Amino acid sequence: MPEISPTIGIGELARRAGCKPETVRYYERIGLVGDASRTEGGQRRYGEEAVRRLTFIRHARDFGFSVDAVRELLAMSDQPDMPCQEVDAVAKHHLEEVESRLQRLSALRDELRRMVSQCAGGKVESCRIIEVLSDHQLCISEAAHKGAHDLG
Amino acid sequence: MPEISPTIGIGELARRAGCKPETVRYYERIGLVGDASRTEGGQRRYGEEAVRRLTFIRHARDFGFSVDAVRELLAMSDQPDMPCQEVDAVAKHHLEEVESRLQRLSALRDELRRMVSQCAGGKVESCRIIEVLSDHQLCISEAAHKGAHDLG
DNA sequence: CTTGAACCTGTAGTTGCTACAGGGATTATG
DNA sequence: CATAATCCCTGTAGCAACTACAGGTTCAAG
Repeated sequence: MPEISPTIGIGELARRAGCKPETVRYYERIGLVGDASRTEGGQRRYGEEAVRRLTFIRHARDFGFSVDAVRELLAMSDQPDMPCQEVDAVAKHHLEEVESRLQRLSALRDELRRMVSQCAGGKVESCRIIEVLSDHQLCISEAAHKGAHDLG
Repeated sequence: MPEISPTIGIGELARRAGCKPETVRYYERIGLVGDASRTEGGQRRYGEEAVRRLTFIRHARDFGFSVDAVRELLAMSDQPDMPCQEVDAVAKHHLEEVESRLQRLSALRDELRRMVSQCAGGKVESCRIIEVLSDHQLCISEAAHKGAHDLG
């Protein structure tokens, strides 16, 4: 598979992968993508392979993988003969994190909903939102709404 | 209500509000909390009001409000006679953000689950995780798993 | 050959803290 | 009163993961 000579500039690469030129240069600086070939004038030129790699990176980032995790995934995908247990492990670990974030976030949503529904347009003085946020006993994701008003 | 003279140090204040002294000094620097009174030796001393304010800030932050949003909330709570429409608006806006984050996150979770379940221990070559992340068509939260391999 | 868009490097800013280094203040104990 | 153990001070630099300039160069089209 003869890689045709790199012809697209950093702007188009970025556009096709869904990010900005600055981001590409940043990824180059931190070594997520290799150094691009350059024109005589010193401008970067890329081929399709770069588009694929950058797209991979952007998707992984959109999926919430950290740059370090992406680095691992890239290293693994560069070795196609490796069994994919490690890939799986990275994804599983990430899945766990996502699930715990989801739990906390939905607890937060419930609390915010209750706040909003209880703020019926009175004065700030008696605003439940302010009150809840001021509450000393409040502890997010547990006991957030049980026995809130039996103190003081 | 006579505010008794400020007696606690920054460490205890931080502990009681659930953060670190550095964070308190940071909040002072960015103007979220006012300048504390000082001992002759120059150490900060706080009273109960500071504990309440800092607790409020910490809770709001834990709830995911940005520092700017907290600033708004504080400004509003400092004016108890104001109708709480604006407080409500800030909370509602935040609720919307949380709900959209939740949606994206749960789409992500579904995708990760599918990834993980489809990676049955083959080689990286044929790993669905890598494949999905490389997929040009992939668009998070829609069409994430249809028609993946038709690009040269 | 000229224009204008795209590109270059390097540095600094963003958010919300956290972690030092290298001192001084306060407090508890002997 | 001396001393040790904490606490606290300022100032700076670091973290993630970019983003946004400034001030200059190159490229592609007309």
